[in-house]
Amino acid sequence: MAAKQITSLSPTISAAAVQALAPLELRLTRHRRSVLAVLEHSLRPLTVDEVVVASGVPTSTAYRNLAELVEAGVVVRVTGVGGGDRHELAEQFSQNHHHHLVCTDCGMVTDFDPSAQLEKLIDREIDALLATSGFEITHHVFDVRGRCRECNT
Amino acid sequence: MAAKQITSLSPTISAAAVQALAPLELRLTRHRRSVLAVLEHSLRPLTVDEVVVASGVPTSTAYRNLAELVEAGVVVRVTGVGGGDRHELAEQFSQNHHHHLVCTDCGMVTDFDPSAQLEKLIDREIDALLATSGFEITHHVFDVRGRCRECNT
DNA sequence: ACTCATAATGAGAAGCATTATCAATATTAC
DNA sequence: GTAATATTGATAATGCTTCTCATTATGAGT
Repeated sequence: MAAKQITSLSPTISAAAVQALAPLELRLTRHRRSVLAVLEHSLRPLTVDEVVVASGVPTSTAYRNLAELVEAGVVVRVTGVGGGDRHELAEQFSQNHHHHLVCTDCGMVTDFDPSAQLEKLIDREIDALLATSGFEITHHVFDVRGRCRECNT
Repeated sequence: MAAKQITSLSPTISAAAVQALAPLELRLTRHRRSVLAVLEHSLRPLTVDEVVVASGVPTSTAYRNLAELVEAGVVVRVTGVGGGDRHELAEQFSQNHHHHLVCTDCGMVTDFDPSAQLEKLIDREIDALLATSGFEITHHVFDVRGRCRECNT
């Protein structure tokens, strides 16, 4: 009997995940595969509950797996607006740098692509911060917030 | 006996807060004053607990007042990294547009000023989004994340 | 294939930040 | 001063997240 898996995990991401999990002595199990598959095919960051529903993975396992995948750097947590944190594939795995459009009313998060010009300037700004702040900077977050079409009626 | 108030709320912010609270039929009470005073004098967004400790306002009242002040647009919630949301005066009241440097390890958030050039480009990017997304955009968030000096040892 | 060591699972318990409740108190308008 | 309304604050309730631990699955070595 074939596994009832609607979405499948791409071989590229699968291989990369195995590499990232190995140092932590974590395996790419069936559940972790399902979680990643769901995230791979989503156009926006998902809450834990959305992942649970879409993947069929039990809640406690989903929480644990998501935390481990974040630890391994395969997944990143996106802090939204209420209703719990959201998760998406890390950019190095999804191969697409983007930013978030957040509805402050319903909490919905959608992705959008930044302009190359903006990205270049952001990089320069970050270089300046590196020099002055003493921070070891890992990444940046550029979110645009407002009310989505539905909440705007 | 004088009130044991270490910090005081500036008349400007006080008047503006009264204006913002009025439409909601909320008054600028002693507690709400203390909360705002604490936020006014902070160099970074504060967690509810930090506000409670610094202001002496009871926890339940602090939660309620903070929510009301956010509703009134006097305070904004800054979603950080664990340890609960943080709060700071809305920019129109603090008169100083800034962004956040977030430590992903300890959750500490500090403010930094953006370059004028970056801001100009961000505004242009937002104009483009307005046209295509159907969102009513209210503001943007540009956070830089990494590990602070202390956590980096 | 068998066995052992270790990782993973999952249902429920526990933890903790936040929100709701509601009787008591303070404030404002008249 | 009195009535109407807003505010307070201790506590209960909620809900997301993490922890626990007995059970199950996996992989290595023989």
